[in-house]
Amino acid sequence: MRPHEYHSPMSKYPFQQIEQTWQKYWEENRIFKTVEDPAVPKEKRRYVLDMFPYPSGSGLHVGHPEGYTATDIYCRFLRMKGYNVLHPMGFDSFGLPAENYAIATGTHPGVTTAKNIDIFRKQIKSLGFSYDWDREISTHTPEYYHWTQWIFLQLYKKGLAYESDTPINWCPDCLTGLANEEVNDGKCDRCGTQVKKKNIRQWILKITEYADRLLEDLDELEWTDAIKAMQRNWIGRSEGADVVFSIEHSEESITVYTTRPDTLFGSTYMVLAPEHHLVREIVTEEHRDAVEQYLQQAQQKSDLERTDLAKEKTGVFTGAHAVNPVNGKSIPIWVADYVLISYGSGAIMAVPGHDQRDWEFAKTFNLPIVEVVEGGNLEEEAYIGDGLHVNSGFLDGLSTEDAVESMNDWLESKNLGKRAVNYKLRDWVFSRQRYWGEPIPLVHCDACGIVPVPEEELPLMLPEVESYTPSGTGESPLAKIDHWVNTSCPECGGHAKRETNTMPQWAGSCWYYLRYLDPDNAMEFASQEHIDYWMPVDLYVGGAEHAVLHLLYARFWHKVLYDLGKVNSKEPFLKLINQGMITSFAYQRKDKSLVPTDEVTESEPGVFIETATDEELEQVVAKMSKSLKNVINPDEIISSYGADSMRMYEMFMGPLQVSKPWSTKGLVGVFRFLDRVWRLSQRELTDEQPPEPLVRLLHRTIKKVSLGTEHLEFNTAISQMMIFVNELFKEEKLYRELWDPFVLLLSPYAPHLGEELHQRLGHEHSLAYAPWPSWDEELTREEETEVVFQVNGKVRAKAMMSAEADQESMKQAALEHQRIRQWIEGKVVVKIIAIPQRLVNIVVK
RNA sequence: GCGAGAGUGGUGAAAUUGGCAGACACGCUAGACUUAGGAUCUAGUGCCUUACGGCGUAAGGGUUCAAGUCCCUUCUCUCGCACCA
Repeated sequence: MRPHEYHSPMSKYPFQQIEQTWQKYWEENRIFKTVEDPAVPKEKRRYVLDMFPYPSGSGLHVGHPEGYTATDIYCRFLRMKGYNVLHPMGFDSFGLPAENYAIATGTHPGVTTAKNIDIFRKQIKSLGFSYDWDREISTHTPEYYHWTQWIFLQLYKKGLAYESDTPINWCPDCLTGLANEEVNDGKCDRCGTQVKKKNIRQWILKITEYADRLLEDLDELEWTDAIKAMQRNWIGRSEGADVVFSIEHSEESITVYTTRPDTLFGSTYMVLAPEHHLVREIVTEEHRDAVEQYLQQAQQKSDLERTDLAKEKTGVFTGAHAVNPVNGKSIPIWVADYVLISYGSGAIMAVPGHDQRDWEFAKTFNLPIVEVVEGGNLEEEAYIGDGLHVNSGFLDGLSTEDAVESMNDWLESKNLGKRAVNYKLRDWVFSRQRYWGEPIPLVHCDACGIVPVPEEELPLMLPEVESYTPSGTGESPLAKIDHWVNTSCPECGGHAKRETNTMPQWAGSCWYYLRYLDPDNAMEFASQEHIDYWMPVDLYVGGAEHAVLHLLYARFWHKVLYDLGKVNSKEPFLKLINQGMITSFAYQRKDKSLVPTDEVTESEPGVFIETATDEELEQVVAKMSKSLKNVINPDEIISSYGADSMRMYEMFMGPLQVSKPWSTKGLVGVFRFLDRVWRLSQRELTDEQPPEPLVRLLHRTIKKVSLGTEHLEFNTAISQMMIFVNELFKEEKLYRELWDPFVLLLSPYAPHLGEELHQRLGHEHSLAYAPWPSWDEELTREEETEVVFQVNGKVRAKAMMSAEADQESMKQAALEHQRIRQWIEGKVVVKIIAIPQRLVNIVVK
């Protein structure tokens, strides 16, 4: 490496040259290439993963670098601590936007995607992240989706994939089916269009078979309680009992699921969901018309409408009756859409006394309400709480917990029911009627039925099409390519048709962390050696928007692979951190409407007015949006202030996990700090022994930065570096003994400047693997500390005292202090508390 | 409604987990300096008060010698779920 000189003004450090130089150096010398060195023991290996981006046409936004910077700092720190670190990056490159663009313009999604990936890669590289780019992957390449298809076949062969015609969430705009998780407020997660119910043949994955394990194994993960709670919520496990009710004048029976079998004596009617298969069978002639009409109405309503109308309970009597198994009473069977076909058995025993929904329904339709648990006022509302059972035969006098047990035993002994567990989690609609996704490697044979494409024929390539528009029948564009669709059966050789559905975008991201381990392997998705070397992921950082979808799906696939003996851990991601969103300031009128940033003037500090009307506005925090004109473009920030400032500012803003508003003024503060570091570096370097207070400060700084970096508390680590630099700046000279370690501390945060300063100190090699400075605990302790003297908890004086001072001498010093004596004069000292190195509190009366 | 989390200066935020509230940074004020820059340097900056001092971490109450931190009540905001039987 050759030393070089920059010709630049005294201030303004030449970040552009520095950043270019070192990015080139890292790339050309493959500084961050990672190899599986068996000599490195397991405990000295770390796999640090970022959620890979979808390469959208709008490029990187300021949110991306936040998590990426955090992991980069952490990885650089770990390398300097002697760890072998795997830190890869890639692209989640199948997805709807490129396909919609193709429909609009005719441009092949592969072309758009490749272009966007190039832009993303360039932007990511411009931030100086230490990824091992030799491991880059993109999910849309055949080399990658070969193994996505292979994993799908394993799921299929394990019986975890099935075809179904049951009604699914259909997005009329995306022209595709959606999983429950992809529907928000009855609207498509992607495009916001109202989702409809539609029957279309779909491939479904049996994620529910793993519900219990997905729930239980959360316990051993180092994830935040919030994310764990969301996943638990989504899985929604509940314990109860299935109870069988016989139907009068019928061979059929109705099974219901209840979490409150103890209230069975209070069940005065039953309700079936409109979609329940027995509705049309049991309805009496007299009620058939009314019921049919109700079913029609229910079918036309979307889920959103059905839940929107939650306040008013609707329903209709079928004319049929069931027998309450516990007391033999005849109870009417109703149909109502407040009962969901997708939960439990799609039928309930209604206990209006102790379930608010049933209570409201009973009030609406004048059905009897019977109290079976004491404690509430059933005239007012249902009583959900615990209490002694009444009107309940053998349960009378028992509390809820005992009554549940007792009833369950009774039901099981009479063969009328059994203990049961239910989940809110539904199976995963896995097929999409779209082009730009992995083809599902199955064929439909006239003779053999569904036959998997032989593994040795994978990847099943995505064919070229003339039109990207989904076919009118709701099938994918692939259905229109006869020569691709028509094939021969791998088993019998007879005529067969290919599956034309493709996989959802989640498929590729379900296992990408495994492909990084061995990205060029043509024989298997990753070799066992590499999996054993690195897995599981030690730290996974990404946005909280994937709290349910991606993380649940990836965990599911991982568990399947674990059961197949293909991976070595039950869970893929040990520790998960969700970075907060980077928001922006926005300005709000009194009526709460927002004003675009370019229409706002700051009339005086902290006072904002709408330029056109002079109306005073309130500064609020909002998401960045094009309409508010408060979107920050990272490219512009990097070209004006440099990548090091960008990185460091995003870490300085506040804790990684919380959302925080962008302020370019705040960024300038960090830029000034780096500029100051640069100017400091140009002072005369001396090998003289630095003053002791500065040595002590250095050691405190090393400690603070080391611990802060290790715990991802970057903001306070940075302030400590600022404190250190502010002190150094007061000195005439630059002490090598202080400067050399400081440059190392700074380098994970501002790696370009770090390398530059390291080189200028005369070091020949990159500091990427230079040993991280250590601190002397003795030197981090203050010899003298300021001790506060309080009287009745109020600070009245302060004094410097030896850190060694014991409680007795502290008390003595406080009592002798002149100002304290004034405060306690004429009063009775009741008690004195002394906390070494902190305070003395004298309690007087 | 249920679940999770959060409320600290004009702003972003600190606070060794019960021990000086506001570190660090932005902004602002005053001054210095200059090769007029996105400068830089020095000092000041929670609120009230001439001062002594008083008040202050969403609001109210409590525990404690001592509370931003622990407990109770209330309010507000953010996120997730939403008739889940």
